[in-house]
Amino acid sequence: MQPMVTRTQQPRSDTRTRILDVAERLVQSRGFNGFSYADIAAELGVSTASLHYHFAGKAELGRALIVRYAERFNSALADIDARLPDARARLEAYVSIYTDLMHKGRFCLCGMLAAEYETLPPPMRDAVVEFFDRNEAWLISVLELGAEQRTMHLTGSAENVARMVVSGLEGAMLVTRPYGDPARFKAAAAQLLLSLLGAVPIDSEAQRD
Amino acid sequence: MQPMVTRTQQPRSDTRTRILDVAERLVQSRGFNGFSYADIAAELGVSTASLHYHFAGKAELGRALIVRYAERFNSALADIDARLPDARARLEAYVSIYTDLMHKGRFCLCGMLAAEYETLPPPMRDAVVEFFDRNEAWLISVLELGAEQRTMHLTGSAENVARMVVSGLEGAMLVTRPYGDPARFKAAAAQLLLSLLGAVPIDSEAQRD
DNA sequence: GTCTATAACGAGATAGAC
DNA sequence: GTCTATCTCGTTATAGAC
Repeated sequence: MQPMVTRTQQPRSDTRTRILDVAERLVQSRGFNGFSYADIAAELGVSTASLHYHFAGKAELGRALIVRYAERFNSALADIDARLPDARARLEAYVSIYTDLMHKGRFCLCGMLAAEYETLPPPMRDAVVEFFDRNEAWLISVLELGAEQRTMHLTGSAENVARMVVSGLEGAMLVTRPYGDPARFKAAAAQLLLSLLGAVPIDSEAQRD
Repeated sequence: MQPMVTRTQQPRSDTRTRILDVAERLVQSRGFNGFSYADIAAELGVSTASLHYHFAGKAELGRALIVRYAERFNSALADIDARLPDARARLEAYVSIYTDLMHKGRFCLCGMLAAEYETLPPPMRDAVVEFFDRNEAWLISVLELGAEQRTMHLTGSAENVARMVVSGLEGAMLVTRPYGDPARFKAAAAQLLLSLLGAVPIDSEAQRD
């Protein structure tokens, strides 16, 4: 109910946003069933009742988490498309999204939720599937572009390779967790791209730097 | 403290075994943080106090689950080695272990626990790492054999390819869950082997049947 | 070995004051 | 918006009878 402002949206780093930030990190590291409202409240120095004001229940909070995460992810993909014309560069940028997560000791939010899928409140389930569908669709477009540009040598249909990219990255993150070593993930990601796409062509070395 | 018996071990399907069976299925489908002693007790028609007689606490039960699972897994691997001399056949048999799980609507026990790793009681953690180490070691031996037999064309070091096999399969299981479609997993597994190992050589078609 | 009873705690959630 | 207080329920665990 504030007077009209020219600002587009989002009232900056308000409580709601800080709740989402903490909750996101907790889901990524401990899973949706591995944290409680009390954990968030303690970290923010507020009461759990206050959390219920912003999010009616844990299910609503969970759904909001996925929606925001997917929005950011999609923005990142759009940004990649805008910045990088080369399909291989796009794919490498995609992989680095995951690499960055690993370095923060986190896990893909939706990868974690996929593991817990059976126990998720219904409102959260659809949002998880949507996330993976979107990832797959984007990857297919990149792979098809790469095949067209002749910088990628797909070892199967774009759809199958796309799914394998997602599976390989999510799986590498999963298996890397117990070892706590991001280098392990990076090696796995490199092996994945090498296997699925073939070696980079000699004449495409013409890159910046 | 029973009198000596000539039976090797294991007193058949006793209560302890039935507890493990139910708990295993629950962890695979709902995660270690997604079920309680009450769930097991209800399904077996016993009290939770009875469960505590067999397993002091949830942590001990969890550890016993992994140990038994790993034993079975290792037995299956030894069985594969004994039955199949061909490296590629061994790898296909390995993949079918995972495929069978998917068809039962389950997940790799240790894959699930890897996701929940941060919240696992310490006694369980080492056992999870051990499981993955063993998988990797077995796969390396198979891949090296395949390279020797010239039926596999590795796209990287045996170690990297082995890790990618584990990651790819675990990840494919993970991403398949929300879709509830085992066919999706099978396609992913086929794509993975094709990419990592290259097409099967013409002259190795000489197989039984 | 299994039970009933209960303790002790933590979870999600709500009412109502401020 | 945030608080305190409280409720209800589920979870792990234990004591002690049978």
